[in-house]
Amino acid sequence: MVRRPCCEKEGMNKGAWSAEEDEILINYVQIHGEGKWRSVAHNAGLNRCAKSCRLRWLNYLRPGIKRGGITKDEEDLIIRLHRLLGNRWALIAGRLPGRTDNEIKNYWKTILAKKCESFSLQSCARKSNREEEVLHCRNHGSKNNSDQVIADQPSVAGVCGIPNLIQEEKHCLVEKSIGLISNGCSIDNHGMFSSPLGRDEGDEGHLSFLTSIDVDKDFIMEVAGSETQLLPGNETAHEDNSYDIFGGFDNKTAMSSSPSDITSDDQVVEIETETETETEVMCDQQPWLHVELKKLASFLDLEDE
DNA sequence: AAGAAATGCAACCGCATAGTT
DNA sequence: AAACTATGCGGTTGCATTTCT
Repeated sequence: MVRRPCCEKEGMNKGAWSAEEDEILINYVQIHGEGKWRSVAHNAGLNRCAKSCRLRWLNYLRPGIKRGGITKDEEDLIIRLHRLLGNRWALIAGRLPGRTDNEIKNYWKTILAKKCESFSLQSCARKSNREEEVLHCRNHGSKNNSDQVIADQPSVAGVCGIPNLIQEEKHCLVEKSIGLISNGCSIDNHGMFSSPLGRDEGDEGHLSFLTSIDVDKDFIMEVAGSETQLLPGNETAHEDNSYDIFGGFDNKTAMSSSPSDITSDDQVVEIETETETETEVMCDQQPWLHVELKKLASFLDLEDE
């Protein structure tokens, strides 16, 4: 079946919108409301396709749209959300009132990607040094040093390329959410976790990673969409003892996969595969133990232990 | 001052998906 | 269940503006 185009393209206006067109669209939407963009385009007398009308309204004409001047706070939030969500611009924009996915996407590509790129280059140099140290330690039978190197630089795993850096942090965030949920915590309407043990000081501390990105319950559940996959009994370990929560956390699969789409190999966190800790040796016999310990550590903010 | 190159941003395009008939 | 429509999303393009030589 040949898909019909969203609108007739012949004779349609394209390119920049004029002030007159903007005015017509604003007036029409104010009277008739949003939606039914095809009829908007037709009835309002705009010689534009439905998509074009929708885009113009959502990105520029809609009330409450902020123009330019991304603040430092917003930039921080964008960076954090991008680490968590990847190129899910609409989701990110949803957390930034008055900002559009298009604007954030452009901002990321033009400004933040460059910043991250320069960061990445620095990190690459650091990783090279680290890899040499790890190799050296392995060759010389000492792993304490290599562990220390990694512990000192937790955020540079897989740095040559932002995706790997982002991936690890995503894993950390998602796993913390999942750990909390699976440990019986609930999330209130403000995105705050409440522990069945009550919200004591310890609870507050490890909630900051979520509250700091202004999440709400639906958002967390969305991010942690497949958390039930991580509950005990559903997992098997990789043969190489590495674990991966979303199978590489592809942007789309992480968010759109139904639980059945995720294989058991995809379900647990990839944890520093280059190090062979004693814990991992234990987990050769009990793979699930690794994940549970990791969750517990996350819950207690004791990941290094 | 003028042309070239780089940059930023608005808009377009194709695909995916939810909803409707 | 299949066909179709409407809408949303992310990637890409193209143009206007700015900066550099």
